[in-house]
Amino acid sequence: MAATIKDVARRAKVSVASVSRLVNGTGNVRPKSAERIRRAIEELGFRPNAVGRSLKMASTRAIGVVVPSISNPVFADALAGINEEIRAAGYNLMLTVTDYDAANEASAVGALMGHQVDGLILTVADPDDCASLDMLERAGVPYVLVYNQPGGKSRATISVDNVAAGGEVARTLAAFGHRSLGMISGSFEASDRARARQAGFVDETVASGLHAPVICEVDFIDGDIEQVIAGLYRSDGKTPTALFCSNDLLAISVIGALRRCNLKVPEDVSVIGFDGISAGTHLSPTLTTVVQPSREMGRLAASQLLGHLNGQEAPHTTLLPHHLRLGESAGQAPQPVPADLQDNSQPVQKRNLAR
Amino acid sequence: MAATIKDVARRAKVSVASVSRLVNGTGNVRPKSAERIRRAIEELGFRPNAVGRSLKMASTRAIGVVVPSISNPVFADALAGINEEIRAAGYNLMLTVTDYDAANEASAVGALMGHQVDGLILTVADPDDCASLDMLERAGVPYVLVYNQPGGKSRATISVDNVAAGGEVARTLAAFGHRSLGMISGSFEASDRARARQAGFVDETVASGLHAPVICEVDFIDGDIEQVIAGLYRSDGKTPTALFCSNDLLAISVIGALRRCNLKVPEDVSVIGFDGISAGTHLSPTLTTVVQPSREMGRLAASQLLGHLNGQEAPHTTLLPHHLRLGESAGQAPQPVPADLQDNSQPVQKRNLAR
DNA sequence: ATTGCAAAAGTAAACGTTTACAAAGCCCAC
DNA sequence: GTGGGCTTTGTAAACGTTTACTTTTGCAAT
Repeated sequence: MAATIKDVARRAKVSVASVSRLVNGTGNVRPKSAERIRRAIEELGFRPNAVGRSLKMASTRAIGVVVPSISNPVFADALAGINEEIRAAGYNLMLTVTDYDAANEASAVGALMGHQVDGLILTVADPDDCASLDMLERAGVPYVLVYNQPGGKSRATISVDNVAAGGEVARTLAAFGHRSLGMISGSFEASDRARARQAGFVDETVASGLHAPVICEVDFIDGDIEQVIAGLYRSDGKTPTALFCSNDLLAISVIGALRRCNLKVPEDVSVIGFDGISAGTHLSPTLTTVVQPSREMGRLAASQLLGHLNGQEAPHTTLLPHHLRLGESAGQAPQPVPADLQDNSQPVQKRNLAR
Repeated sequence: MAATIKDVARRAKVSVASVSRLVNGTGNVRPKSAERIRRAIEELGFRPNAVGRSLKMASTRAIGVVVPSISNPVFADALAGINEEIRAAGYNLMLTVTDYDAANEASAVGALMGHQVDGLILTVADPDDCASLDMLERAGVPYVLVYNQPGGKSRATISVDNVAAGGEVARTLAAFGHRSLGMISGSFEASDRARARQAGFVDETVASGLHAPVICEVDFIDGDIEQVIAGLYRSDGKTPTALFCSNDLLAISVIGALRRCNLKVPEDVSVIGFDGISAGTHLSPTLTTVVQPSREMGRLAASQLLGHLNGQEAPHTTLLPHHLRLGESAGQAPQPVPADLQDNSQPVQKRNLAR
């Protein structure tokens, strides 16, 4: 049905080679023939078949992208950056979203490799133990991670310093006078970011002279979160006056849950998120959060990858600067209950309600 | 570098045909050879090259998706639905986001056609006058629109009834006692949805016995919106006590702008959005909005397209049900200023600040 | 042992490109 | 008009598959 280069050649009375040369601007063709070819292309509505070309050229000019979610603006923003950069370079984007499922992750990477993408940009659950990355490595397919922060293996990645950022949150809350901190985190298994943020947060909490924070790992279901919050604040012991949430979406849910538990943010409890999604600035109270330059991270990942494909240096791990955006959701610690000021030291509790 | 079917054949001492037959489960192969082939595949890490296959099969098993934005959750959600459906069917997704730029739209569709995607799902600026859709039509590439609502030409599309929904918003506000309505809309040129919603809104406003609403078309820049709001409420005349925004993102910005102009939502001004993005329920005040089943719309678009590719009936226009989600951002009209009750009839004003 | 037949295996062409190489054409200087 | 050199053109072989068609094989019945 669709016209091929042969059809064009026949109609223009030249060889396919000449058509190819004209179309790709490689090699000269006499003006007279060029004109005939152009007309034939026009008349036939010829459009070069990228599949044929890819086969011969061993390059599809397509980049694979694998992210856990697209409804989380943090990934959507990075993707916007990737799209921008990649399209400017004339590449195409093959996207897969895994829904935080490791099996999907592997099959997605497999499919993308099968489609012969020239490189991949991905956020995986655990970059230190990841079948798909090993596959890529073995096959020699270039890739860059975004958001991930591998500990052991050296893998090119674009991220912020999650540990340092977690630490800053702890110090900020301590400076606000909070003495009892907590962290509500998404699945540690599905997110090395959450682990890193927690590590930094815990370390700096302790370094600030406070006892270790309560850590709650939650599923991403609103009811579930509400239960955790209710449980946390029903207990008689020393309950946290400030909560660090491993990401903004979670922080927003937590604020909702707190409100439904009749706790005021930030009067009773301060909440700090992570990511800096733009919705946070429209909330009331506005969200205090660690801002990552998501779109820029996507752009950078793409440009490093594309650069590498064009013979420049291989992608290398880059930590972009983050910053704490102060909003209304975090503030001074509430006045301590006068009756009981001394520290009735309570052990760290770890509640795990994830699956 | 990567092993091909020939390498496998050689190593397993069979012909490429047998390998192909085994891999695709088409045709029989003796258990003994099958075993040898499987081992060869394993040892070589062979993975069929989809480009070669696509060339021969004239099908890439890839679906192209073109959306104006990915940072708007409404598109992200639809995309999530598309991804889900498409991956379950073993297809891949080629994504382009156009940033609401018609030139990008055309080039994206061109690139996708060049890559020989089997079909496309897209949201375009104007489905009634769209070069890219005409191209697809001419080339016979199957496609489905999402969110668009073509007026003239018959084009398969999945959407809600934007006109009816706009009308409901008008009636709802009238029922709340509002007598002077306004609409803040994104670019009409870049969104047929906005036009349809406006049409329904205006018609029903008038049908409810009110005079025609003020219509403001705005650029998507926060400062710009603030200026429009300030301008609107600085004027001495009868200013709207309720604003319909053509989408939720815009509504959120408008609420922010109103707040900065010292107008209370909903006490002074009611605001209703469109889309039903989940962030709306976490806002304060929670957003009153027309909810579209975005994810389901994506799923449906994908399943109709895939069905068609597998020989079932062609995609057909489907209107999915929407509903008005009542939030706190819209409520009873404020008590009219007692001094001046009569209608000092003011003409419809149209402010256009878009580019 | 032959024969017949079904099942398995192999051969080679095709899909739409690009490009090395060879051939031809053009132009100019002599 | 001939030769030389440069530009333009054409031919054909890849790239990695699938599959129609042909050939071989295995096996059972005679």
